[in-house]
Amino acid sequence: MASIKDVAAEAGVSVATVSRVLNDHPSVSEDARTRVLAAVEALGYRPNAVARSLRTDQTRTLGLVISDVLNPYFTELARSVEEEARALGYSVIIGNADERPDLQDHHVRTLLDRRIDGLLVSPTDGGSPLIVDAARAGTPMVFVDRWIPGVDVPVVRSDGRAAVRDLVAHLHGLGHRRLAIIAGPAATTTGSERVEAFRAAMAEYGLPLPDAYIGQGDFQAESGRRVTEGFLDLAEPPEVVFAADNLMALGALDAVRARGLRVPQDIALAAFDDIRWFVHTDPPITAIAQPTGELGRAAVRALVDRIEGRPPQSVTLPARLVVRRSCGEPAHREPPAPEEFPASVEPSPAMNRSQT
Amino acid sequence: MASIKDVAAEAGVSVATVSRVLNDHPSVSEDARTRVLAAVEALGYRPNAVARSLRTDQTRTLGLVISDVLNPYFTELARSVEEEARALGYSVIIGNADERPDLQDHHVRTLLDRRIDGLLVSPTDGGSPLIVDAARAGTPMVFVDRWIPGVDVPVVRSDGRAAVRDLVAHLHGLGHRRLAIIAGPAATTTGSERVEAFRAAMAEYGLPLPDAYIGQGDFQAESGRRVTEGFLDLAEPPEVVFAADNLMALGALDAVRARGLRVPQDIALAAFDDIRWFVHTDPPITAIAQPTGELGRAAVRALVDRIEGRPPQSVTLPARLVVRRSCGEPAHREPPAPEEFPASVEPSPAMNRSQT
DNA sequence: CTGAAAGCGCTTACAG
DNA sequence: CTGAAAGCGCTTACAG
Repeated sequence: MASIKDVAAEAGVSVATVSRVLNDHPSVSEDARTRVLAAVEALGYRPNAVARSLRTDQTRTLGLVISDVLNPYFTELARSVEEEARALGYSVIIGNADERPDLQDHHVRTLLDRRIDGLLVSPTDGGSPLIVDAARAGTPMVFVDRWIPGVDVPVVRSDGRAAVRDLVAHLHGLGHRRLAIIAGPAATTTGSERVEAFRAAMAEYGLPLPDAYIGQGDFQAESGRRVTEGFLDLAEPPEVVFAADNLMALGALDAVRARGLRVPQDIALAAFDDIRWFVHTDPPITAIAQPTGELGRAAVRALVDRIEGRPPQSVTLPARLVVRRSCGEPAHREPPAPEEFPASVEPSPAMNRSQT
Repeated sequence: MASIKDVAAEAGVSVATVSRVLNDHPSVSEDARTRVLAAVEALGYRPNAVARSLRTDQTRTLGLVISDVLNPYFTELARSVEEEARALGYSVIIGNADERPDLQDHHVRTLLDRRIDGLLVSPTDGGSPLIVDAARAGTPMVFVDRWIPGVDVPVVRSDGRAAVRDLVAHLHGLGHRRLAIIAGPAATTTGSERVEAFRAAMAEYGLPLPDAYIGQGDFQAESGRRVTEGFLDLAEPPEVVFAADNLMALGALDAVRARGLRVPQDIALAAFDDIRWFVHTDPPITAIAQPTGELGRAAVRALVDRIEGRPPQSVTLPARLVVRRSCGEPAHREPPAPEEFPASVEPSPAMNRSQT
């Protein structure tokens, strides 16, 4: 592959001049510029980004470590992150932790070794020392969706409390009293926050939340299935199962179906995180939708601000309830989806108490 | 951040010795090794991968350019690629083309600039000159899923012909005669192959395939919706719509639902590519499943073979039909999913003519 | 076994 | 405006 030396030779100038032309340095004669550009063209020259990075100490690359690429929520997040990063002149390298702290650390380490300019992370657990150390050591970092408390790192996330309260109100209004939740790992912020929001809302409506109705999942489908089976085996099974993410809702659906039961007649179902397929499942699933695309973009902006020396900002965006039929609501026509939300459904106005 | 010089100073040896210890070079005294390792530990030293790459001319990184990350098929492919690459000591950088040739080229260029060791690509179109040139110039490359004809690059893909024939047999057996297809872009191999396989199977069963029953989609949901609306507007609408990928099937479902029609009573639906949610849609959707994970792994193995100087091999794996209820088949119990396939359904034995 | 030195492909003060 | 030179952080023949 042609190097800058080859271009210099071809153009009859020094490598310094070639470099200047390539970097749009003002002090280059028109003549030199033309010859360099011609040489670049002739040789099909492309600057070696590795060499440039070594010299400039910047890679124009962001690392994104997410907990599970197969989760459509994170896939969409990753996509919006890449989009915004590209718009700002950065590439992104994605590391998929698969909800495993060891894999997460592997990716963080690899990314750090590659000297990425900044790191976007949605931690699988509550306190990877590697991540905490990197942040303390000055690696530009921003948490998205999930975060680690006690570290001075901006957080870009969505607040689901109002939406969870709306959900409980909706369920209560439909006459449901025994509500259960499939929680995410307590070590993750989203895992514990969603249970807490649910517990608070239940209390508000004077509904009990016995321990037996709090199942411990890990955000993966299989755990949703297992926990749901446990619920169904109870002497007094819940009337509603609320899954703290869409994959556990999938598992719950599997479990309900395996027993030959029906949603919502036999048991109602709701999920945190909305996905396009929820409109076409049997029945369409009531869910809490996050402004995923906006979260990804805001996270990139915060990180790039930090990298480029501007003060980064934490951002919290509201999630909102999207009512469908899986809890017993009658079917209704749905308007087309606004771009931001994956599902093509609006909540009834009264339900949507979300605000910034 | 500590550099190799700092480690050398701390350990009281030369940087050459530090490098040898780090690279497990045999000729290092036990004493030197211990001191270097202690220094590495003390300083929290991590080798700079950028510098190492510049020097060794290898990045231990693979590029993967896929047509659409939001398509669960590609998400799963990406995941298996990363997994196998990691097992072989490589990282992977994913570029999402979003079915846009210009974006695809952007990512290919960026990846090449970063001097990745090899490129895995599923081309959005039939002949990006950039990709063809890179292959000719000697960049180790392997095509996955889709490929560009006329270039000497190994192809790892799945052959859906037998499965498509099984599908047509299934539909014919259910009494359907007017079958339509939502095709992918003719410029992609999967786009044209699936139509051709469908056309051939239809001919085998003596069924006509009028032009009006071949809708042109682009593998995205919106095109599935649009084409399906066209079908429904026909004086004689088809009895079955076969979508050439899962996203267009989603769009088709949207269109059918918007008209207040039902699947399969009013119109039957089948899809190429199987996803987990197809088990829970209303109704469960008959689909053709690819061995996605195995494709990703085989592609990585082929690419790494090529990179490391071994002869790479093209691989073709069979897809298989998974019968559900969206075409009129009666419901039936389904066994749990084998790991390789996302959907938890086996085809009836008679249907599955796939072989290697 | 060990170190001095060259060199990977760039960028950027510095001097002219 | 231009070029010679230093240097980013490594690896690796070469000599000892």
